[in-house]
Amino acid sequence: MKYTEKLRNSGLRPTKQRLQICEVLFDTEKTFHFTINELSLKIKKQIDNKISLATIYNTVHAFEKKGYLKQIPINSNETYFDTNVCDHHHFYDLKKEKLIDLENADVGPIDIKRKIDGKKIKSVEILVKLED
Amino acid sequence: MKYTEKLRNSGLRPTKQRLQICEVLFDTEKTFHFTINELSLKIKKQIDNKISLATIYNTVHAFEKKGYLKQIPINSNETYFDTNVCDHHHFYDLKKEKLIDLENADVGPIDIKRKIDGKKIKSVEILVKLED
DNA sequence: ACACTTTTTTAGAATCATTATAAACTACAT
DNA sequence: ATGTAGTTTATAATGATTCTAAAAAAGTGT
Repeated sequence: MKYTEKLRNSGLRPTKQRLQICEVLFDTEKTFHFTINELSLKIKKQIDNKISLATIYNTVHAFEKKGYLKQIPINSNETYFDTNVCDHHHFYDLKKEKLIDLENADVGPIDIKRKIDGKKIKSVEILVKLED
Repeated sequence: MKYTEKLRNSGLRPTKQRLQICEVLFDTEKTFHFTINELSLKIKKQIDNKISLATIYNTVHAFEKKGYLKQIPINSNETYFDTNVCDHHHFYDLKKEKLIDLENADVGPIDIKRKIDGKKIKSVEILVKLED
């Protein structure tokens, strides 16, 4: 199996459910954004057996911790995740409530001049809100 | 009263509760970040009478709609607000779960090269996550 | 001041995403 | 094959937020 090694190397047992969730998340042409609810529906469509909601939550969080998924900082009652874990930014269409990827080339270099003692920058994320 | 006019001009009746919440939010040396829960505690400390939680929610949302408060896009189970409504960005200390303002001078100019047809940019917000 | 309309406040209930629980199940090392 | 540590699962619990509908307050005209 394609993802068995990847999971084992991360200290995650390659269970049937995790491998199936890997397929739904990573066997795609393009990366995509999702909420747990959306992912849950996608899984129902693509997989015969049922995977419980708790497992989907657990798995998504495990993958996020391992760096296979990223949370997108946005104010919404649902948490958004991204299968694109490269450094990149987002448009957020306020009307449609839709996220759009910004390629790195779409954003000029970002210069954070201030430093905080004893802390280092883990990530820099830009959210560009769009209106009509 | 200091805030009576401001409220009336926004089409909000200057009720006792709203005026008191204005005092807590805006009668301060510095701007600050808060969750509804934190604000609720702050109000309890500073004000004699009780203001119901529903009113705090209503008022904060009304103020946000009028542009007197800003929501901070961040992944948290609680929504964060900012009394600093000038364009600016944030550090987020992952360990302490604390937001820190970045002055505009702390960040070099941001160049968003991509355009989306029929949409205009409403805001550009940067979240810089900090780790140890 | 009074009557009337509209807005606001309020306590409590409802909602809904997420997390916790604890029992059944599975992967994997020995 | 057996043991054990890690997983899955259905369900319950949690907790932030929103809804509801009745009471209170604000605004308006008289």
